[in-house]
Amino acid sequence: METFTIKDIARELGISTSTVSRALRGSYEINPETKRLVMECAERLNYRPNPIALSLKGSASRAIGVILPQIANYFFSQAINGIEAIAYNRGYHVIIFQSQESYERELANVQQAMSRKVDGLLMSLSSETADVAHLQEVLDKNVPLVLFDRVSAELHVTKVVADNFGGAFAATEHLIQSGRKRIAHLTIQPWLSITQERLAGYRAALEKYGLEFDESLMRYGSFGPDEVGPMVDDLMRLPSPPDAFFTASDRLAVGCLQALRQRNLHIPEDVSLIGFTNLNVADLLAPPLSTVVQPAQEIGQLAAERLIDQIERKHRALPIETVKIPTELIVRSSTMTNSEMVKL
Amino acid sequence: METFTIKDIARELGISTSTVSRALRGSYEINPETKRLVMECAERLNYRPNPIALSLKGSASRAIGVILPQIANYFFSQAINGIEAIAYNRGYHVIIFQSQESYERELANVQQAMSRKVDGLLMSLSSETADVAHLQEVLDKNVPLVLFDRVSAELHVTKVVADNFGGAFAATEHLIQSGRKRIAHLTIQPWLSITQERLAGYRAALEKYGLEFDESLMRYGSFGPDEVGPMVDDLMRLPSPPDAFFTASDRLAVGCLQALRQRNLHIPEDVSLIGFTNLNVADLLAPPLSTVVQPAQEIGQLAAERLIDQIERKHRALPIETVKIPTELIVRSSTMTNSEMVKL
DNA sequence: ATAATTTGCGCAAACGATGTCGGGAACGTT
DNA sequence: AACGTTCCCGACATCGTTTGCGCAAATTAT
Repeated sequence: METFTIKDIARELGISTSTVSRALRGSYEINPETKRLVMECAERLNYRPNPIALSLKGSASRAIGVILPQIANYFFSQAINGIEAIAYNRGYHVIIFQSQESYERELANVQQAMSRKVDGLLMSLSSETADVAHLQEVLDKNVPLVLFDRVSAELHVTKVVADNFGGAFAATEHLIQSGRKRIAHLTIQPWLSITQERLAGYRAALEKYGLEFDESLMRYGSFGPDEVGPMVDDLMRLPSPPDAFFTASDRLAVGCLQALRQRNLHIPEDVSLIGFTNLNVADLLAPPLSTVVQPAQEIGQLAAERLIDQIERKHRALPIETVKIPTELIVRSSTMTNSEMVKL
Repeated sequence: METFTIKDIARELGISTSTVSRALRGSYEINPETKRLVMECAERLNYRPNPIALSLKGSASRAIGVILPQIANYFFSQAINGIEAIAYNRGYHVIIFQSQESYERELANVQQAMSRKVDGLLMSLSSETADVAHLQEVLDKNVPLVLFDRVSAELHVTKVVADNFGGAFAATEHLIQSGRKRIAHLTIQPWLSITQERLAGYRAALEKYGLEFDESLMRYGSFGPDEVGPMVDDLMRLPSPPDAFFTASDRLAVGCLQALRQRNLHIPEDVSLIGFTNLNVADLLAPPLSTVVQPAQEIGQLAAERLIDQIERKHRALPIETVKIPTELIVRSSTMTNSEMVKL
């Protein structure tokens, strides 16, 4: 089935394209009979308006752009699912871009999205992104923008994030309550909002229980698969080595687990391990991994909803706000105490 | 920075838009000096051609569409990475659509992609897709199409697939050689090419070792998270229950592992388990999972390369072929023999 | 010196749809 | 009968870009 245009309908019915156009949308000044004819003909020809032409004219493209660090990441792929679900049943299409954690690519992605005339933009910042001028430009062009997960404090926009402070606090508190005293914190780039919030939660829990914050137990970075091992070695060589690891991301949790196992460090006998992760196989790992779960799908859904609300009610500005979603601490074997282990 | 058009350059230089257009794409009939001026001006204004307008004109959009069942799947998200990598450094953008395993949505995705004037389409079929007329239409419109992983025999197009037969054969042979005789095969929808090929590999291995193919050990379907358990129960109640499970997908492998553990069936003492999976934590599971690995990223890369080759050399048709990529059998604890277990 | 060719560039149409403007027909009003 | 309204609808410009055609000036050939 070929693709018909408004012209085909016009020719078929012997009327002008303008009439067809108006009949098809704003019904205001068109003879009902004519309208019926047009509708019927459009139906018959299976007419679909050309989104490209619509975009050129500057009207809504009914597409939203999603720019995030990478898809091959449990958290983000689940978030995309949430976004897609909402977008789909509100009649929007989703165009996904990966920044691959590169500022340069993020920039290119934003430009692409803008020139493809998306109606709005949903973003989670790349880890390289320190400057957000490119996003300010988006706002200046009056294109709705919603940030999720990796957000920037410098932008006055709606944000949807997990309760990172609360999650980190709960995880750290749990470790402390299970008898750990030297808790290493492996985390990502220090300038990211989520990093700072999680660090704050970690420190707050330490403080609550009168434990000193020890800088030497912290490690920041974007760890590749082979970098976690050396870091663990480094930490374990400390005069007073850690008895627990709290990691701030999916990849770190898995990398850390792997590194600890390779080094014959037993979990949780030698060290505890807990991570922020959305890994759906966390309970099938050896040992089952305690985690702080962020509801990724829900975050995606909420972000998409806010964005589309903004798109559709562009006139009266919707309130800017930061939506914080609770995280959930799930305790599994990787953070058991030795006495708990014995009972098994 | 606002967005400038070819007109702005024309006005700036006091020449016509045609000249600017031709200068920009290096047409022969333009004064080198003028060309230089235009180039310089475009550079200065940070001119970017409007992809929408280009698409409207029918020329290349330098975007390729990717339609696949779902992103939140280890195999597909890795494949996307491969696709993106190639596309990016050949100057193409990738627009991703998820069919969510629904034929209807796949159809809508194809239409969307076409109306967004992608230069080519990369697809892996939804599990509901039995009829491929919508793809034949794509071909009829002369839009390059490359299928990967889930392909259809009815379409005469380039396909990139893993060696499903070989992988299934190797997995089954390995199970047999480790002493298993009643090998259950849990697989996906029967009409998919990959299902058939894997089944064929499984049967071939059985035959080679003189084992009878037993229909009652087979299970087809799209198993939700809670459906694998009952199926396992069902199988284990057989008069002669399976002593090994060979699963055909990521999700099935994990679901099966979970179900077996919940039922206190020990792996590999009670039953062996091996799966087709791209799970990158397979060796961290309990027990470490033997798998047939399909090089997902490589599949994505090859598919993207073939597609872009086709796009760029549209005139002389490139040969249609099916690229088969070897799979790799990785043996871990989940398929050990009891004697091997003892040695540990 | 004149004719023929080449060179460099502009005009206008086209892609598909929308929207502004204005005009013809049919009606009602004095 | 002349005018004002209303109702429908078409011509045309527009979005940003490419492209066929044509035209003037510059160059070459005769």
